[in-house]
This record gives sequence, C-alpha cells and structure tokens, in this order.
Amino acid sequence: MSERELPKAYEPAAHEDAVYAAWEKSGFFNPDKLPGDRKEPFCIVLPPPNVTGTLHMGHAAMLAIQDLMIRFERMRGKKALWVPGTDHAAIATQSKVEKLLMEQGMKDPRRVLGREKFLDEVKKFAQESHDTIVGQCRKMGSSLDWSREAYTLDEARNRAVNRAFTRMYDDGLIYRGWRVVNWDPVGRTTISDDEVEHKEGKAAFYTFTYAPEFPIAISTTRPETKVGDAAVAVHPSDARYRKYVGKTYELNFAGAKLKIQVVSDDSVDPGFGTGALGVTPAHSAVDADIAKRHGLPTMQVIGEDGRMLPVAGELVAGRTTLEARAIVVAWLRDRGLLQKEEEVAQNVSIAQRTGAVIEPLPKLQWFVDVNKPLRRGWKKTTLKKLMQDAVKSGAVKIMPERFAKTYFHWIDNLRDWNISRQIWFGHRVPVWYKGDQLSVGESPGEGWTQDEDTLDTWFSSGLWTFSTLGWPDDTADLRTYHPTSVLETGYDILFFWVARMVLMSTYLVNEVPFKEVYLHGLVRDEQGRKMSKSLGNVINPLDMIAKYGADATRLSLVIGATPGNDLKMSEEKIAGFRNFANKLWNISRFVLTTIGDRGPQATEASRPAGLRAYEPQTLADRWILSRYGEVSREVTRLLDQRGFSAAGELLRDFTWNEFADWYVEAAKIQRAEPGHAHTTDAILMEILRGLLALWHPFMPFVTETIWGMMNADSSPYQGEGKEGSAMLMVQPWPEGLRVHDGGSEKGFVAIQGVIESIRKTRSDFGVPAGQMIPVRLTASDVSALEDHKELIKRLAKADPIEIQVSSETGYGVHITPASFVDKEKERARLTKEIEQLKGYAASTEGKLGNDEFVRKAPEKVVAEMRAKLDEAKAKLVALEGQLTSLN
RNA sequence: GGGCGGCUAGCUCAGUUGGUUAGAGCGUCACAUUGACAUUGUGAAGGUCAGAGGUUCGACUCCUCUGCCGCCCACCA
Repeated sequence: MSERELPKAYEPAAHEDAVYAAWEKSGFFNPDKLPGDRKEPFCIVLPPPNVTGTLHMGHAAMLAIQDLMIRFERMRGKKALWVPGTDHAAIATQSKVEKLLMEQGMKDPRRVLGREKFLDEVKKFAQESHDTIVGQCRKMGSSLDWSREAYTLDEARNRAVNRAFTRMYDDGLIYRGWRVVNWDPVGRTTISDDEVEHKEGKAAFYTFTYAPEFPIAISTTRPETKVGDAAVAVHPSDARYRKYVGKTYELNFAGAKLKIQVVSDDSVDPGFGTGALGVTPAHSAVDADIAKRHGLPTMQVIGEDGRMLPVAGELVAGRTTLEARAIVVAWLRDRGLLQKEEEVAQNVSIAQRTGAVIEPLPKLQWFVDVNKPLRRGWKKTTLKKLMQDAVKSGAVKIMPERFAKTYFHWIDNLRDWNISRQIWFGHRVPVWYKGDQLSVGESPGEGWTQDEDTLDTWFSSGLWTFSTLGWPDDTADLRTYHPTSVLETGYDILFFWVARMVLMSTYLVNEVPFKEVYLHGLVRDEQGRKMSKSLGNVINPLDMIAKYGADATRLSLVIGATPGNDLKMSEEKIAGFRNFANKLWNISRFVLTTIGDRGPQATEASRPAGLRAYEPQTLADRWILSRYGEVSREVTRLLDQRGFSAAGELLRDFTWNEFADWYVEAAKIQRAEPGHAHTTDAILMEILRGLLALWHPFMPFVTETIWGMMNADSSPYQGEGKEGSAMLMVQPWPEGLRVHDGGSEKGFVAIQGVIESIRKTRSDFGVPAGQMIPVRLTASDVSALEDHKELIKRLAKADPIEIQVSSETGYGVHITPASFVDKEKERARLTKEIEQLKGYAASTEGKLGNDEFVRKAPEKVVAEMRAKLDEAKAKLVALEGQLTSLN
C-alpha cells in the first residue's frame, strides 16, 4: 500500500457515515443474522429517550457504554441484541408542545384544538423528535437492531399496556378511588409522588384561633385552606386539650360556616406549634388520613384551577389561593385572632415537568396497590415484597452496590401509585363505562364510553424489557432474551423506571427484567455544573462528533467515568482522545505503509484473534508478545466486570507507551536485519490487529476504518459486492496470546532501563555522558545487552556503547565516552539520589528488623522488600562510587 | 428530620479483599525532533491521601468523631 493513500491524520468525518452504512447493510446488528453458531444471548434494551427533543451528552454516554458492552459481547460470540426505542413521555411531551403552541400565540391549545387535533400536533412533534434521535444514535455508532425498534406508544406496546392493566385490575391490584392527590394546576393533571420535587423556601407561619369562642389555637402556613377544616386534632396524652376532646363547635371563619370537632389522634406531635392541628381533609394527605379515622366530612374548597370554590364563602370565592390567604390573614388580624406570625423554612412541592406549585386535591383516580397481599406460588407476597426480593436475592445486581440501599429505602416509603393522568397524550385507561357498569380491557361494544384519562408514562415504560420482546405473546425473542442481561441507565431514574420495571416484570412475567443494573452518573460541565440552556454550558454531542469524531467523543464519556459518579466533561478532554485516535491511526499507517509491500504473507501469517503461536526471535519480540497477552487478558477481565474506564486506560497505556513507543521503535531497527524482518513484521501486524479488535468496542469507527484498509481487497465498504463478515465488528475477540516460557522477555525490560538511563543522562547534561549506569542485571541480561547493542545505540542515540559489568557490585553498564559538562550539577543529582535511597534503605531495614512484621506479613511481601533493599544497597554503592570518582 | 456519596498533584480523577518509595490524563516548565504521528518524543517540578483519635507489625484503604461540599428521600401541620 502506498503512503499516498493514507492521509497523515485520521479524518473521522471522511469515514464515519460510510462505515455505519456498511454495518447496517451487513445486518449484523440483528443477532439472527450474525455469523457462526451462537448460543448464549446477551441483551440490552435501550432506555428509550423521550421524544421531547434532541439527545444530550447524557444520552451519548449511555449509548457509548451500551454499545461498548454489546460490541464486546458480540465479538465474544454471543447473540448480542440491543433493542432501540423511544418514549412518548406523556406529560413531558404534551407540555412541551403546549408551550410551543402558546409561544406561537395560541392561548389555550387544548381548548382551541380539541383532543384529536391537539394530539395530531403532539404526534407530529414526537415524530420529528424521534427522527432526530434515531439519526443521532447512528452518528454515535450505536449498533442497535433497528429491525426491532419500538415505541412506548405504538400498537404493540398498547396491547401490552392493556393486558397489564387488565391483569392487575382482575387481581385487585389496580383500583379506582377518591384520594387526596398531587394536582398540577398548570399541567391540569394529577401526578405521582415521585414526580413531585421539593424546593426549599420560606413561608409565613400563622398561629391563630378560628373564632373568639374557639378555645384552641392552631398553626398553619396555609390559612386559606382552613375554610375547609372539619376538626382540630390533638395528641391523646396532651393534658392541655383533653377537656375539649369530643366537643363540636359551630363557628364562622372568614365567611365560611365551619363545624369543628376536637378529636384526639396519635399522629399529632404535641411539641409542634400549639400542639393542635387544624384538619383540612380535602387539601392535605395527612389530614385526609386523620379524617378517615374519625369519620370526618371532606369539603373541597380549592378548585382545579387553583382558585377558591364558592363553598369557601363569599369572602374568598373565586380568588387564587395566594389572594385568599391575604384576605384570611387580614380577617384574622382585624378580629385580633392572629396570635403569631413567624417566618419558617418550608419545602414547597413543585411539579417536576411544569414547575407548578402542587395543590393537594381530592380526586377519583386509578391506583396500583403496592401493599395488597397476593399469592405467588406457595407464599403470600405483595408488589413491594416482589420488588425487594428481586434485589435481596441477588437476582438483580445493582452497580454500584450502594444504590441498593437507596432502592430499598424508596420501597419502604412507597405508597399506592397514582397511574391516571388527565392529559391526552398517552395510553388511554382501558376502562369502559355504560351507566353504572364498568368493563376493563377491550371495548365491550356499542354504547360504552372509554375513561377520559391516560396512564402515567412510567406504566408503559415499566413493561419495556418484555413489551419490546413481544409480550403478551409468547415469542421466541421473549424466551431467548428475557430476562435481559444488563440495564444501563442514569441513577436519577432508579425509582421512576428501574424499580417500576422490577415491579411489572416480576408480577406480570414472573421474571426479573434484567440481571444487572449499571448506573451511570450525570454528565456535567468542567466546573461540575449541570448542563443547561440557561447557563449556556451545554456541549452538544453532535458538535463534538463533527469536530473530533464519534470515537473521541465516546472515549471521553467512557474513560474516567465510574458507575454512579458524575462525569465532568470538557472539550479539551475530547480533543485529548482525538489525539489518541490519531495515534492509533498513525501506528497503523506505519505498519501498513512499511510492511504493506510484503502484506500478503504478513496478513496470512496472522489472524485477528486466537493468535497462533509465534517464534519470537528477539527480546523485544518476546517482551511485546508477553505484554500483549497480559494486557488482552486483563482488558477482557475488566470488561467482563464492567470496568470500562480501567480497561480503556490499560489499553491506551499499552498501545501508546509500550507498543508504539517501544516495540514499534525497536521494530524499525529489527526489521532492517534480514533474519528478523519477517517475524517482526508478522508481530507488528498481529498485535495491531489484536489492538484494533480490543479497541473496537470503544472506538468502532476508526478501528473498522483501519481494518478495512488492512484488508483492502475485501474491504466491506470500499469495494463492490464484498462480504460483510470480513468486518472487524464480527471478528472474534482476542483472548490473549500464550507465550513460551515467560521470564526471558524480562531482558528487554533491562534494555529499556539502560536506554532510559542514557536518555535521562542526556537530558540532564545535554551530551552523551560517560558514567556507570546502575541497572539490576542478571547474567543473561548482560548477554542480552551485548546482543542488543545496536538497538540500544539507536534508541538511546548513544554511540559508541560499551557494556561492562562492575567488579564491585556485579551490576551496571558503562557508556563511553565520559565527559560531563557540569560536575556540580551531577554532584547535586547524585547526592540527592543517594539521600533518597538511604532514607528508603533505612526505613526498609527498620521494617525488616521488626520480628513481628517478618512473622506476620505475607512471605511474598517480605521477600520482595528484601530483594528491593538489596538492589537499593547495590545501587547506593554504585552511586557513591560515582560520586567519589567525580571528585 | 432520615439516608447516601465526595474530600488523593494546579485541574479532572484511579487506587480491586490493609502490604515495597501513592498513580494516570490534562496543565506547567526544560530539552529534543528532516520519514508513522507537532494531534509528536524525552524528562522535571508538584501530594504530611480534609482533620483528630482508634485497631494493626503495617492504614489512602477498616472503626469512631469532627469539618466542609454535593445528592437523594421525607404527609411536622
């Protein structure tokens, strides 16, 4: 191959699209079409991105990590399936479209358009968003099986949702009931507890009595709700109020007629406020519980629009809650009923999607009962227990482990899950009404009307692992790939999604949804801030791909990232990995252009994986093959344990610091020697191929591109009608090379030591220096050095070279000629080194002199320390000799 | 209020059951560099591992406490 064909620098943009197109054309993203006889399945379902817009760096990280696993397992010979899909994201999408339409001047889109037309708008937006997302996944190089693409709101998933709902309803796990729920006045829907965020704020805390004749003072931050009070609750043991318990007071409060009963209830904290709690059954979940226990009536005084209802009394009716609050407080103040007004820190409940302040309201909603006893096999259990058992039993392994605790804690506090929403975009609740009759599932026929509500988006996402594989049908995919192997997602949706998938899967298909959960962190900017449009610190993955390539972008998201920890991202970091991709390119360029002429036999002599035995001829050969074997085994082990970052770092260090910096350099010299040329070339080719394979899951594009050039004749995307099976993506994973006796390659380490010492001397003094360079050598090392004089000369640029064994120590090499420019400098350096060495020797001798240490420490540690100490002492003697000879 | 995590070089972070003189990348500085690569090479400087106790022959690692920083959960009205 001529050099002209290969540009000096790797240009990602010139190759990536063609490579992806070739992968897709091959069909290998689909495990059914993979070559070879594959038995073991490996499956990941892509956490479906919301169709609310475009992908950000967090998505890119997710794609990079999952593609890494999928490609690794595919090369290892598994039936690797990665299922793509998108999420309709109900509220998020609907409110986004609503906002867009309002920005375009439409006042109340839902009212103006009506259900059908409004949904058309949402669907149009969702479709565009979907197309963008799919395009971005391709740009990232994701080897997703597009033939199995799913959407949480498509026909097949709707069947799954309806089936799930029906079964849970039939089993009594889904019920309809009046409850005080979280009402989002902006989104005009209820939301689940998990969709409520708490923001710290300050609030005025008022202490007052309802009326002059009422004997007990209460405290609240929301006086306007008190027009709906039914009772005052006190603790049973509270002596202050005992005499009032059981009495009922009829009174006028801020224009409302109230009938207040004094009740005693354990849930009241006598130490808080006045120790008496005004019970507002309609607008507080806690109060609703108390009211239920005492049979108190519920009166809703706030409407869905966040305004006071007529029953609240004419004083406040029609007003917003804030206006009403001011009116009530003024009313109290005028009458001298207000005893205290103080400022307290208080958490405000905010709707996650719309940012609206939550208004607790009583509503008729659908719920999943998580505490209802159910029978599963022989034993009684509950949905909560199913969720706990899945993780406790080890059937689902959470990484990092600490999140298991968070998971259990969430379940402990879990209450019934409100699954109905009053929005339009989503799966319609599959319940039909006709008069008093109710039917669940398919439409029973004429005259029935369907429930207006839609389901929480997480209800459909909860089915994702099996609904994508064909459930409720008993499909081959479901049997083969479920439970899925790994769920890789962000820790921020552990509750929303991960827990719900466990719930749905263990209940509906009696299997865990996945065996392993790998939680990645959030991608932040270089200062650790969340990326947000308002901060202007958003790094768009597509921009980075355009500028530095998909491979560099992927590496920057994988290396340096540990599970569960946030990752700081910066453009410099991506640029650094672009440099590495280029390094790999240039290593290949060297190998291909210099030995390309002898290409055929070199290629034939080696295979990409399952490396055959070699007859290494030099120390460098033995050393690099041995290191390559170690590294490839270690990388495999690390990837197996999901240590992506460590695996990547190890590979990078080996590729750059060992293969490129040492072996390639040595190879330049070796291959000039007739006897060594062929082996050297073969080894270069062999290891390069192995490295491309090992790197492929990390950097699929550049590795596939180089691979195609190495096999230009059969290049899958450069020629017509070529076989896809020649592609790197389906080559077997290099399992590591087994190398000869082991140990003899250490001679090369000695040579490296000598060369480094010479370089250092040159660096310190600017000229080749003559000095005894202390290197620990065995007799065979010395002969190795004799044999490799040429290599040392060339690599160290030291000439001439003469190797001597020091008579005093038995260690060392002598490089001539001797002439130092700066004796002072040398003296200082030697002195410093000697001092360090002495310090070390003293502390080590101290330890070795400690009987207890020697007795208790592992033998290996002691032996290593002894050896190291001996070496240090010898070096010390050598250095001291140098110092005296200097004077 | 409950829980979790972090604190290691100027910056970003590794450090796998406790075991030699604690590592990498980036940045800084010095030097080098006409053939794979300036998207380069060689080297240097830089850390009492947040602090204090404890366990141990030995602690970045285990235990206790303290201090900052961050996150999650929570129906104290």
